[in-house]
Amino acid sequence: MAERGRPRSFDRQTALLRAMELFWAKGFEDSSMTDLTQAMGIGSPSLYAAFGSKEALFREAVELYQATVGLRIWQSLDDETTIAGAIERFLLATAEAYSTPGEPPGCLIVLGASLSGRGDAVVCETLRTRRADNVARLDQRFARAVADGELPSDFDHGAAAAFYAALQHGMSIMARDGADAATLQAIARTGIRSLYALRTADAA
Amino acid sequence: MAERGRPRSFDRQTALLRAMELFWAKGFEDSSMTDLTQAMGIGSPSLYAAFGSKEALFREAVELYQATVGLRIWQSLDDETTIAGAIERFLLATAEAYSTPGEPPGCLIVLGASLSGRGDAVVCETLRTRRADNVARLDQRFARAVADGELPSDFDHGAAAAFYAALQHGMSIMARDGADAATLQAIARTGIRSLYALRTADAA
DNA sequence: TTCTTTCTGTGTTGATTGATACAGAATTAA
DNA sequence: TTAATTCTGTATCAATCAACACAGAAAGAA
Repeated sequence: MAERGRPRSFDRQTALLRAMELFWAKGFEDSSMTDLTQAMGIGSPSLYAAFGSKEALFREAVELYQATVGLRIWQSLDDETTIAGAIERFLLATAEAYSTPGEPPGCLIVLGASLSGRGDAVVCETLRTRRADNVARLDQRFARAVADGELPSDFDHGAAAAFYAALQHGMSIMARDGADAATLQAIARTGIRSLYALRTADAA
Repeated sequence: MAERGRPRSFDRQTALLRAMELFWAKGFEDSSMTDLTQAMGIGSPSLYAAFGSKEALFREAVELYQATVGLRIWQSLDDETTIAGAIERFLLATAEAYSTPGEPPGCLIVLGASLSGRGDAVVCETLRTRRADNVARLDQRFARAVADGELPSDFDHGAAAAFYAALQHGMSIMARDGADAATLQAIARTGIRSLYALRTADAA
């Protein structure tokens, strides 16, 4: 504990929350230092002293997002005992999280930085790694369902994971383009019904 | 025809093609005027004289993309007589276009500008409108299949259109994140098999 | 040739970006 | 009090951005 010196005049966690909301709404590149300091209610020297840099602040914001919004989406995946229940809750939680009133539409992990990878390399790689982790999490869940005997042994869990990851990523774009909650739910329910075709049919 | 005055020293269509490739690879915001003039082989006054502005150049590049790459993806949708054939060719053409060697991975319409909508408003709206057009095109194709008796009269063509649009958008992100051609094809084939569940099952 | 028109290359403009220098303010330790 | 430490506010830094001014070059028209 640093008790010496002038105490900080703002709450670090609250400022981080405001930064997360701004990054979520506008993305890393489009959130200027002016935007950030205004949203956080502090001067830029205070921001640098408390968080290090704009990039480090973004990484902390992403961690906060994962620990809060991300948890709402992903925790049910492993909790549900059946693969059908897991995918159902995963997709419906996604639809709900991407259209929550008062929150920016879509996902910070997908929309939070330029997908061209040319902006800040560290920022782009941070999000890309998170997305890859999510694909891996889906893959493990499908593999578990195969091991549990819920799905045939020749089930292509890698393809299913990529499929549902792509669907979720696309839902972010649809949400950001203005799709309402009902549309996102319709996409989710369509994705749920797809699973019934996947676990019975052979590869085309 | 303007025959008077000093003739242009570069081919306008070739320069536009180079600009399209750059925008496709790096997006609007991350393609600086320096990048553009180097890729196009001209000075910035020549660029402004020939295309008006960076934004106008981008809009022309998007039109060129739609007329070439977009055509490869979308023309089969209406040409195929069955809805199964149409969706199959649509998704497989998407997978192929998004992983063509020598071309940037993913789609210019999805990845070409900040999805936060805060960069250049006109540019973001241009792409958003194109994406909305694509959703409408899918919707019309599914509605046609209902009218043809291929799908039940209570089939939710709007949900199906949103579902496949989201899937295609997500494929762009997967491609940009490094997914190879085989993975994109696996996603496409999974999407094709989904259709078999959708045209028989009732809403959940 | 001479005039008019249009394009090209160099150089620059004002605005905005992320990041800091500096001095003063606020706290604890001695 | 006095010294040491840490934060805050102003003011500014160099770099980069898109866009353009200007003069010279290259063509047709007369």
